[in-house]
Amino acid sequence: MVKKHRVIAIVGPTASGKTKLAIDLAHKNNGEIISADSRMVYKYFDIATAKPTLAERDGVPHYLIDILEPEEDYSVANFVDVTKELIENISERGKLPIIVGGTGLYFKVLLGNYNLPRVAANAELREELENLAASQGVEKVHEILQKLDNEAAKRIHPNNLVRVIRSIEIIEAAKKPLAEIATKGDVSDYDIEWIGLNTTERSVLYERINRRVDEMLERGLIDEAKTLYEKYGKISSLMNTIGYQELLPYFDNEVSLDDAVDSIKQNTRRYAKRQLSLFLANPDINWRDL
RNA sequence: GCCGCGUUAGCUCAGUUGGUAGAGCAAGGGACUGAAAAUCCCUGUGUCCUUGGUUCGAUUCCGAGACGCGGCA
Repeated sequence: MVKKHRVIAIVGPTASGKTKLAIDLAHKNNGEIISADSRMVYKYFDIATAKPTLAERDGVPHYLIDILEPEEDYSVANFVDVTKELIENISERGKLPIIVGGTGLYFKVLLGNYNLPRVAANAELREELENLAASQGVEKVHEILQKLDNEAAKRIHPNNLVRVIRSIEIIEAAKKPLAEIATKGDVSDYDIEWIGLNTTERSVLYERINRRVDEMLERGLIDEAKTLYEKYGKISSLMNTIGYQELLPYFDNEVSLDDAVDSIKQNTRRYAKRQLSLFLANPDINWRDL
């Protein structure tokens, strides 16, 4: 039996101080950092994602930051594949892998010992199914999933079109039901130390979030967003990133800057709430108060 | 000062021919094994401005007052 690699996993809602804690722990434990964040993977998404600067990284190697162009697709399976190799590699060099980030799904799939093959996005299929939903209703699309994989269909609400479509996409590509494509082992491949950051008072976190958005604006969030919008237009990575998605209507003169900033703060608060809902369901996490 | 309109949920407002009220948004809770900063599900929230009167009963009708908005002086 092979000895399991030890890893530290740092999770928590946005603006809880994960980045700083990770760098501290890396210094103390001879560690290297793997980012588990679905937005920091993109080049140029710097201020909005609160990506640590080179100075902030303070000599600690960081992986899975700036690995994609904004138009490129990414998914959990990509993250898991690459991260498994990184953990292997870092451990072999006698260093400690520290995984940090806010994307709960990435932690769950990587450390929960799921095994999923990569299935790329299928733009034509997505468009076709979206059109079907628009013309004949979301139930029609859900029925397609039922015929392909009734078990999977039971778990997904018909209104949850994004997940219904992605499931169909995967099943069609693999020609098998989801349960056969994505398997789960009983025990994790890793010896994991879970650390969670949270506040007992929700309002404390919200104040941190509001303050951080103001700091982003001071650091040039608007210019960053404008440059990206002018260069790429309404691509999905921009439309699906808090901090950019709210500013695009401002650039199009549809909302005032004040309103756009308010919704950045509001969406960030709601995002933190969703993150917490997933992380709090994990009994292995040792929580620390900020 | 006079005339008119308004005051109901955190906000914007609807409503009760008199029987203590409901939408949207906000907020809270939750799901999540494949787009996850995405997506989806569930749930409330009340001195109906105050005070007298009429009434079995007033947030609703009548009087007075307060506050806000507009017009005239």
